[in-house]
Amino acid sequence: MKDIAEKLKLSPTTVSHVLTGKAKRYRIGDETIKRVQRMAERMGFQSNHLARAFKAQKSHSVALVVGDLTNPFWTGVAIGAQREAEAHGYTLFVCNTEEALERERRTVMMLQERRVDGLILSPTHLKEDYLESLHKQGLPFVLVDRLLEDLPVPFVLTDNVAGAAMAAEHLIRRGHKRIAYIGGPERIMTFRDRFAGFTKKLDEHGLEPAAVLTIDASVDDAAEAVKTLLAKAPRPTALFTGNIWITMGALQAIQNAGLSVPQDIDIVGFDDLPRANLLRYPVTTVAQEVDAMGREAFRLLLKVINGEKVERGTLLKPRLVVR
Amino acid sequence: MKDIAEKLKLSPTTVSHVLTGKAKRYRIGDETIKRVQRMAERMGFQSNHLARAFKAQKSHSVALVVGDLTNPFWTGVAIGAQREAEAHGYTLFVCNTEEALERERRTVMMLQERRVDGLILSPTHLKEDYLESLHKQGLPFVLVDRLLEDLPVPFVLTDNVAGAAMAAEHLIRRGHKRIAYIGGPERIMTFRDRFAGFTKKLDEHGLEPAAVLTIDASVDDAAEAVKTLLAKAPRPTALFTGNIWITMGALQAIQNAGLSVPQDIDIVGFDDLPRANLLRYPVTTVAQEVDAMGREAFRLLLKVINGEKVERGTLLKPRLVVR
DNA sequence: TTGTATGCGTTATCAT
DNA sequence: ATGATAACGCATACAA
Repeated sequence: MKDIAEKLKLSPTTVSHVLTGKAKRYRIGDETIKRVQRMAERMGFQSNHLARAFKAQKSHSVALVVGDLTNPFWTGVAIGAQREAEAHGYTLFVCNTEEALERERRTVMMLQERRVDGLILSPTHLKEDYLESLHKQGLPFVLVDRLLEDLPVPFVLTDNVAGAAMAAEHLIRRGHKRIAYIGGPERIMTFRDRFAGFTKKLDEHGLEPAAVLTIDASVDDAAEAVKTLLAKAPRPTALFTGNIWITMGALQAIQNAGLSVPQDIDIVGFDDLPRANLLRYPVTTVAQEVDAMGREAFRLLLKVINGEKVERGTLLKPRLVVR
Repeated sequence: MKDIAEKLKLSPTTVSHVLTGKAKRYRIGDETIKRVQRMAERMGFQSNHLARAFKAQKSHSVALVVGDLTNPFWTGVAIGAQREAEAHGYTLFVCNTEEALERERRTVMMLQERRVDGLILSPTHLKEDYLESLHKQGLPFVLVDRLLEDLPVPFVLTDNVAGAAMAAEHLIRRGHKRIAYIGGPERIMTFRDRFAGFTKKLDEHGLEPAAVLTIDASVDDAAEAVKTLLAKAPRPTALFTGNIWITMGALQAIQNAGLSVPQDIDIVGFDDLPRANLLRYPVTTVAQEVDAMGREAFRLLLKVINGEKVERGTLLKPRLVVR
């Protein structure tokens, strides 16, 4: 701006007025406006966002911090959030923590240092001191997919209890009595809720889970667990798997055991599988509205940033995809 | 810093000296150092990265701009780049352009405004004026997976010609004579190279492609194209598909036509398929080293940023995964 | 209609 | 061993 001002023998202020679109407000002459604009164009002026953000104490950027970018669920959420952010003139930075608490903490700190205007988080743990302090410090943030205990932070999540109940009901309707549950760690809210919804529905029908396996939500761990499960007698006739990786691991184990879906064993998994119809077996899933989740999360965050009143959170409805 | 200084009746300068770890250099007293550190701790001081970057004209952040975050190839590259960036104290921002030129341009501009220190790009088009100007302006950037025509920018890419040749050779060895090629737009370098490698290998064996289909690299377009292809007589006995989406679309079409792999038709696809063994059909693929690609891209970029001499680029070897 | 002065938080340079 | 000052690029209150 200084350079432009010098060339044009104007003050940087005038140039600023023009280039920030406040020319009219300051009654800058039409001629001056044009000259400034042309010169800015000619010199390839690019406003320094850093300086601007620094001055305004506002960076017009927010970040989405997720645990696993290789999970289609999260890439879906990321894309939804990004679209919404873009539509509101914000930039969304996507950060991957690989589900490690320490990395999550570091990432959030780093983002705070960078003075992002807000965060969309999916915390690894139910209760985290550093998040409490974040909240106290007043950094705007919202949660996706997972809640925090005892911390009134706006959230967007799928009704996991209902989703799991739908899954259970589907299996029960198909006549299954021995249904096993394989889910992730209890410290993660989604798994808690899915387990709760599952058992509740079984209970309504006077059934007990044929087995309850709580494992790390990785494909390999799931495959291992299900392998053991399949060897037991009597073998469960159906599985409910708690997330996409567990579903995949289970399919792997079933396939390795030379069994078949749904003849030998039936399976319903939480999270939809991309291109599920290319899989060897038909897998019914509980699908989440990923795009809507991302968009809604950003919308909530924007409200928090602008200091508007925000509803406590949004619950999205899951959808059973029967295959 | 000012607040800390006031509380301690010191100057901001001294506080800065301590908090940036330059205390020794400036011979700050041990007592003072401790007092400053304790106060910083107590007041929850967080250095303002924005101000710092502003002052230093260096943001210690870089961005990766890719077209399709739903593609496992790109998430793999992103994670590799992110790890390497983190290891060097940099932050990587991941930006998704959904393969739209206009969005790509906007994104890059935005990042430039934000004064990121460098970019890792995968341009939609072979030749782009705005990238030329970017280059002239001296913004450090490197390319992944795709090159630019006539612009000497460091790159990392898989040897696509060799990869495609491996695929063709594999099919030829299995006795196929009528092999069709289905690839993406010629304006994208990867597809050009893959086509070149494919035809070259066929040529060596005195064969001609049974068909050459150039389509949008989407699952649906591929399925449509392959559907038509399968209806032709004589039907090709094998397919070489140019990327992951095309492979998936082809599988879709094959399945819909009631055909089977490899009995009715054989297929080798570029890009590995995640959890390929869960698919209905065994699909041999040409796998790329995604993690290495991301890491190497960041390493190259860092060299450019630091003004070191940089090799012209890195060519990674593809790997045939026979299934 | 345009210009002057000031400050945002940090750090390098030079004093003291 | 510590402090004063200036500067980074921009936006704004206020002056002219």
